[in-house]
Amino acid sequence: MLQKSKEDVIELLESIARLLELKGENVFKIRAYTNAVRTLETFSGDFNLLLEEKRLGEMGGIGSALEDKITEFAATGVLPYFENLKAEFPATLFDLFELQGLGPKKIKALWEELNITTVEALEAACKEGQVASLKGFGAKTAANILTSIEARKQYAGSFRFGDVAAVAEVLLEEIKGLSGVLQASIAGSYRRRKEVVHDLDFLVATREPVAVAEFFVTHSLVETILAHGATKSSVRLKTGIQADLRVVTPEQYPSALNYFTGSKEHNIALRSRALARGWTLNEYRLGPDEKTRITPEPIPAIHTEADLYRALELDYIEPELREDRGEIAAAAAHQLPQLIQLENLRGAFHNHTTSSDGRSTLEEMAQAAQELGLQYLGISDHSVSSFQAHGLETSRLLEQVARIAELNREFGPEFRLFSGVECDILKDGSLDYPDEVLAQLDYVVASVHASFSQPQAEMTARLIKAISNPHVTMLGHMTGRLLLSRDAYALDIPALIEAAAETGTLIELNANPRRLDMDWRWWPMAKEKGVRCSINPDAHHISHLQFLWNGIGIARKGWLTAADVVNTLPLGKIEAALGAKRRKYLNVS
DNA sequence: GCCGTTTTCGGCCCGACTGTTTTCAGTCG
Repeated sequence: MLQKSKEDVIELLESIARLLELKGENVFKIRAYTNAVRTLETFSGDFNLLLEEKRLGEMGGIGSALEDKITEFAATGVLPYFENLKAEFPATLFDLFELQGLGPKKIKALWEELNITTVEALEAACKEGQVASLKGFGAKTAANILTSIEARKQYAGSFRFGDVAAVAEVLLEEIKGLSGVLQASIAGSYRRRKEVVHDLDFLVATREPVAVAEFFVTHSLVETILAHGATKSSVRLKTGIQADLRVVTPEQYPSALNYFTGSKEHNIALRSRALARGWTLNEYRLGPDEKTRITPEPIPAIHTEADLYRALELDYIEPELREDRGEIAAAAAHQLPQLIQLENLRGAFHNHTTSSDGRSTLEEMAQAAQELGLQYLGISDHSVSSFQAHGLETSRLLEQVARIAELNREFGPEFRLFSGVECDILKDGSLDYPDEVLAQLDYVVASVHASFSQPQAEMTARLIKAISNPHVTMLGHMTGRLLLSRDAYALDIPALIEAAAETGTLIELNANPRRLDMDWRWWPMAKEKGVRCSINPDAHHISHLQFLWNGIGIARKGWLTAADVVNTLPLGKIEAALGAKRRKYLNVS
């Protein structure tokens, strides 16, 4: 029986890497630890089995030394090498890494020369002038550290994609409108559609770099200028997020766009492919590698990102997939999925009205859905136990069913409302209405809204019991997380995916920008098991139907195609999909 | 610490910006 999980091992290796940085160890030794973390993160098989069969060393990036350390740690729960390393440094020293501009060398100097171990002590030392007089530091450095400390207090440094998208797109459009701007994009994790971003990376192709940079740093959305150079400028926007501008020539743009979109791991993999062909790839060009010891292949002309991938004998890889999670191998084998697009969606199922805690009426929601071009909308107000959200007692629920039937007679064949409910999964896994009530609905979304703190085994059993009910069409916001504010509850997600596959239950991709749950990292596993997805806005207002756009980005990150997502089905076919589980278990038509 | 189609030693992705220097170290992405 293992004492430690894969996640524990990853945390251990990350801690060791940081400690080695502080120690001033060989950077490549440090990189070996972070590479091993990467390998483990992307490994989706049985970690316990891997250890038992002593096959850890077969994975790329894990050699005999790391295999020994991981095996010892997992088996005994403790690694003396790590404990000794940790004892060399005060624990609070790690907080200093969160400050912009401080790395291992400076932190080490602050600790050894001034005995600074906390952010508070550092702030005091900066103000008293001790930091400025340190060798290698100066007045400017001390001032910058104080600025970083302020920024850390004010902004946690993380932003939900949905919270920054509007400002980001406005700024991008203005930059695109400047004379002399030939191409412009927001690269980085924003382009990869990560659920949380730390900065915005604007990239511009132009022959007039000075004017573009000047426009950028003096924009009215800018709070402070952090850097202003010939090709790179950095600002903090008034919303708190840092925005970087890189200016390149049109010739450099494809390589730069690719480079700054990342992810870093994806880039390293591409660079290796270039090196293997006798080329070097950087943010400016694909060029000959001066140090190569092989005969370089001729270098094709690069006009677009797609050209770049083609040169490396890869199919074009969509930005959302560039996370080094198998996309390179799939592109080499021509096996990348045709990712779902917003236009593929025909309807959505998790939506609230003023009957429970929504702010738009049933009629308003129906009208908004039609204006968006959707063919159907599912209404799923809260169930009776969600008292705080005015959950519907059976009588009010059945009144809504009747009203929806009435509206459907008015709509004609082009549009339809479906009657559903967001049914609370109670503490013991039972549902909030008896089966004979659920049977009168077109579909049921089952979700957890209370008792979040159950132990993992209990919570997992609770959810599996709920989705085993034949009337439960889909599982809503599986983990209950709220990005940047509430952690997911303890849950064995692979077990849930397995149970959803067995019972024929859909899993929701909740597209509310605060949720984006189930997380994109799990969708490839769900897809492999044959679980289908429903992308739902969890709308509480007509404007929230726009959240579907967020959901599409996450679905694409999860490698999902239109066929994997049930609400791409048109009217006439979606009805059968909603009823499939009941037909399987209840023998009803 | 990892890795190997000239290697079991000697590489490991690499360029920009800042600040402190007077030619470069540290940090960042």
